[in-house]
Amino acid sequence: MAPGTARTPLSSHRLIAAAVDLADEAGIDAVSMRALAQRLGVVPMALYKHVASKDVLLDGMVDLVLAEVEAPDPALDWRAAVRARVLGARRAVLRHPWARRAIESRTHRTAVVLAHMDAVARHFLDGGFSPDLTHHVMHALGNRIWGFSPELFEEGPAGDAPAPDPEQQAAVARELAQRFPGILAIATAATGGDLSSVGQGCDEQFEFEFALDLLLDGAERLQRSGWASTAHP
Amino acid sequence: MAPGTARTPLSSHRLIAAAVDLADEAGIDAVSMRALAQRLGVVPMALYKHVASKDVLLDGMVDLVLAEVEAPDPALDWRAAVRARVLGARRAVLRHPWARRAIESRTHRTAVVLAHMDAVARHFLDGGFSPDLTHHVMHALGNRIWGFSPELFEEGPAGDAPAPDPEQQAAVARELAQRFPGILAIATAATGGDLSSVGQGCDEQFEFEFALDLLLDGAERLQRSGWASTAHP
DNA sequence: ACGCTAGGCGTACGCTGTACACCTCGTCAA
DNA sequence: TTGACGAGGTGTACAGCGTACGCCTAGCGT
Repeated sequence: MAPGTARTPLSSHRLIAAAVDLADEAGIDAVSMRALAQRLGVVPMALYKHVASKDVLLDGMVDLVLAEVEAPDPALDWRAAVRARVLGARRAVLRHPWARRAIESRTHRTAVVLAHMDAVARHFLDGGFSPDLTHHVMHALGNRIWGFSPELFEEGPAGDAPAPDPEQQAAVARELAQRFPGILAIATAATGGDLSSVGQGCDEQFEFEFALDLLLDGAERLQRSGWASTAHP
Repeated sequence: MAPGTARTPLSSHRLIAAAVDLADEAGIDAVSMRALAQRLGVVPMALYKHVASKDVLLDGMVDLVLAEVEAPDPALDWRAAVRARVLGARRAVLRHPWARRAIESRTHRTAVVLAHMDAVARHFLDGGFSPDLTHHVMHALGNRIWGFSPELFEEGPAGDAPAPDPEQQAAVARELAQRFPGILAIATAATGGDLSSVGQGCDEQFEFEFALDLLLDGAERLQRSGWASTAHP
């Protein structure tokens, strides 16, 4: 840097924000201490004056994403509130596609993470759920409280040739039909019977809300029936 | 190696089995190509004559774990069959604690992986579920078909000092009560009101079966009511 | 005026996956 | 019997990673 041009000083916050930008642009794998330092016009080791390790950097990135989720209207009943908060988290996570993997990889629970979990738990408690039932229901929701579902059919970068060869594709379909008829059936169901677009994936948003509602339905039913854990202390 | 002592030749299978052993003993992070090669008395690059990359090695490891799950009695009805198969997968995964992370990290679906998914799907289809409903229910189950739940409260290596200081612990509890009352409530519910063992985690097996049954209940209800996706093509 | 310290710099270490060239066997055809 | 060939083990090397450690300098408080 040329002398005389004072550089905006680094800070933990600026650093984390830059990391989020970098991840948004180039994916989470592109976020290395070296790459991040270069983007900030600084030597790699300079970063360590502001974050203790890459792990806490990632913690900070997750916090920043979670800070984007807006709180639901307090007038909503428990079910609408949970739904709103979770779908809000989903919107935030979808804005940062790397966030899913980042959240899953975190081992420490930061205050921001705890705050989100706490908020969800309180929706249930305020709605009349027992702490016990709330606990189990939170477990049942699992990662879904962050707005994403455990990815079952996730595709890779999806950058392959889309339809390399109809002949070959037919062969794949035949093989699939013979060896995995169940998968074929549900895959074609997803595409309305169109065999040619089987690998296309499905409406993730629909699947997410379907599963979320299924779980909330079940929770509601248990709560109404005065569920209490029996086999469990 | 001393001359004259013929070494059992490497093979893709032997290699994968050794990797599984290594992961069982030392964790998945200890499975590096170098460490694996050393364990086999061979130079790292020798492994690449039998596996194309570390990724396909991991695929193979997952396949080997999945090969351990036993098929359920064909006489069972759909619900018992799904339950049995999933809990069978769970037993296999629990025998290899690294398998959870390994499965989540896989991006390719091997034949063995597809076979498991296919088997689960067929339980539903054979039970009278429409392909459509089966599809959504499979999504709702998500990673749970592998026998583990999306980890919400997972603890780290749990090797820290168990109770460093009662005074300090009380401070933590006070802080928790103020900032995250919801979490405190459900955490104490899990331990029967025992504040001192809050960080201890809970009965994972119970939580897993609770969530599984919640989902299967919901699925059953939808199937009985002749559910068909409406808003969805 | 002086020393302290926050913060940026440079070097270096040990680790990772793996590309590439080589070398050495066992097998099989001529 | 010989000669080619391919499977499989070896060695070296590269680029990248996180980060420990020491130095150096500008700004600030006393």
